[in-house]
Amino acid sequence: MTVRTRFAPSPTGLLHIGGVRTALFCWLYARRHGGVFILRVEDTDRERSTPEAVQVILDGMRWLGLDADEGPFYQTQRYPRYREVIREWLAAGKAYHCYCSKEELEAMRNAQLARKEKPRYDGRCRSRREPVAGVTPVVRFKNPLEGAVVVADAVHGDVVFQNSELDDLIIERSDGNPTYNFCVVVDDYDMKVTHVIRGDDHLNNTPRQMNMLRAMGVEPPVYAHLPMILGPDGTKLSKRHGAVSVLAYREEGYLPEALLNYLARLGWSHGDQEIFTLEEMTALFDIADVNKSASAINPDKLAWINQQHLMRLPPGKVVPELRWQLERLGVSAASDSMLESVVLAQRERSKTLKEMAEASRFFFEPPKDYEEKSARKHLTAEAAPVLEQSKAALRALVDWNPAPIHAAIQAQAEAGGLGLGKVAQPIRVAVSGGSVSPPIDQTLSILGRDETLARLERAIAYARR
RNA sequence: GCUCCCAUCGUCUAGAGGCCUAGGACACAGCCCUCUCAAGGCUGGUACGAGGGUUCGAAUCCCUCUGGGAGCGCCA
Repeated sequence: MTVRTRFAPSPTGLLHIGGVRTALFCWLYARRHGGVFILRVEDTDRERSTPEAVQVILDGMRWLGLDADEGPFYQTQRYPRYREVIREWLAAGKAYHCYCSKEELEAMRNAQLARKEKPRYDGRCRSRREPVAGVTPVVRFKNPLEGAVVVADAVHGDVVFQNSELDDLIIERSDGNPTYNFCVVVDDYDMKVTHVIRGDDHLNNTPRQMNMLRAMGVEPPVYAHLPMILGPDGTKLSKRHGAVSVLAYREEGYLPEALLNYLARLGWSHGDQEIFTLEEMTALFDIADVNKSASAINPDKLAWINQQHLMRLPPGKVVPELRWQLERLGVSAASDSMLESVVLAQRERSKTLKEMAEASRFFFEPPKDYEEKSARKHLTAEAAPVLEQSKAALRALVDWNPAPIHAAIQAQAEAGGLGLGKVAQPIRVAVSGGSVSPPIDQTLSILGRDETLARLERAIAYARR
């Protein structure tokens, strides 16, 4: 039997990190077993679902490379099917009309709470024969009254629920629309889902869904309930920390590979390994290695993983993202080959592509002004002759490459009886505007001879002013 | 309130009764390397929530407590 998993977000908010981790595990599991990954949009809440939110989900999934084999399916387009099942259940006595008013339900709930009981519907309409005039009923599922449901969860093990704890849930509202738990059941059934991998918060819904699946005449799929992801402070994800659209991570300069790697390591592990390519994760992923406890996001570690990927990926792979970041800074991009050199020079000193772009501006446009502290220290009257001589030596170079550039600067230092830093730092400030850049030979090599000489000229004038 | 889930360094985790005076990673501190910043290398501190069992032996199994979380909607 081929494995079929599904990711079923509801487009009522943002596709955030928690959702992405769920999607990733579904995707990995399907890929690992040569199965099918389904995307299903659960938009039955017509009040809160928006087309924009749907688009964010689609864009996010695309950016991450979590491609679906089937879908996206939309629940709102499946209403005829849901009605059909409800009619069948009504006819078969698996469901019934309930005419209780909201006030009546409210009173029931309050009474139960007062008795320190769990609030739940008492099934009083189960035996009602006649419609109540003037009331449009809802439809409720007849949950078994006795016995227990065992959820054989792939991460938690067996979890037992007594049917006496469950009640007859509403499957069709009085406005005729089906409800979430019911739609999920019909969809998972129709789409032949074999593995339901979703957040922990659904564990309590599972026995109801299993009862309904059995009412449809099938044995439920395998369930795997993933632990929650928390904010850095260990509390629930909120807008203030982490609960932002995945696309915000792109803007912050994270690679999809890195974000996915980081998310996979939240709740899943493979020995001591920290860095995984997507291929490695696909080959190694197993639900048996998923742990049960919630975990907090650690932005520092995400940044570290991002840099590890920046350093390992072929530079050509990161060029498009760097170009995108530079464009966001209003810097018009250069050739791919130059950008590749920039990636190579900058990647071990950049946690994110955003940082890399900011630190690389000077390669594409002269510094507007020198960083004050650096200029005061390195663009001094004493430095002027050093810059002057360096400029002459560089102008005379036949081969404009890191090795000869390095040799020329080294020679300047020795001739003046100076440390390399006394020569390199003024040059660095002259070309980059600040005191931090990749090694000076690499920097000048990328910048090009003409641009280097022009910037030295300007800096010499500044030092002598 | 009721039901269910969870519990190893600050954080992410390894650990399926002896390999654990608890390993790795991020972060932090120090040192090395060094033209800046990094990257890299080395060193260091910090954890099995508490109490009871079971066992020759428990981070690992059982119970209780404590602490955290989820669900209990004509939301998903």
